[in-house]
Amino acid sequence: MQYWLMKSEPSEYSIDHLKRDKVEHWDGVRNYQARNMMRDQMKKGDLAFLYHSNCDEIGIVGVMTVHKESYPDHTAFDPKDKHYDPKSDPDKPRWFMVDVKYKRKMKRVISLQELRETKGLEEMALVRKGNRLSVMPVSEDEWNLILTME
DNA sequence: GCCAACGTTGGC
DNA sequence: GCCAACGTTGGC
Repeated sequence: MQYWLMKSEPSEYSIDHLKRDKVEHWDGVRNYQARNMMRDQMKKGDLAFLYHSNCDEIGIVGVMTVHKESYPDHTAFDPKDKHYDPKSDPDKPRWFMVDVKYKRKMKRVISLQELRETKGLEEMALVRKGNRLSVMPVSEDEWNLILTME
């Protein structure tokens, strides 16, 4: 069982969208490191925080589960899609996605600032300088610590 | 294989 | 809107 953190811009897809949809495919990841983690390491039943980036209330907003393990991201094949990638061939897909399922909203937003200031989270990729990964692992200790901050 | 130019992410 | 910090691309 592993733990993750996945970013989304709430104007694109927020925790409330996921609450409404229950299950959604996590398309649009176009970064190799993030792809590798989704494709190779994410297992059904893993837990993930949803993080809102690029918005007024930046931080962790909810918990979701990995509902379906990785499969090709079909949005890469669609020329009309925002995340179209002509180099991804349906016979040899370059990009992958998982399905995530809504679990719950946090009782409150755990802000990036708090995460930065909390002892024990210094090693998290999220708070390290220059980090731009949209999918990243969270250790069990970090996961449990963050849950106590609610 | 190097590296400059360019594009993107994401906090502020 | 700005810009630092990356990642990617492509000429050489």
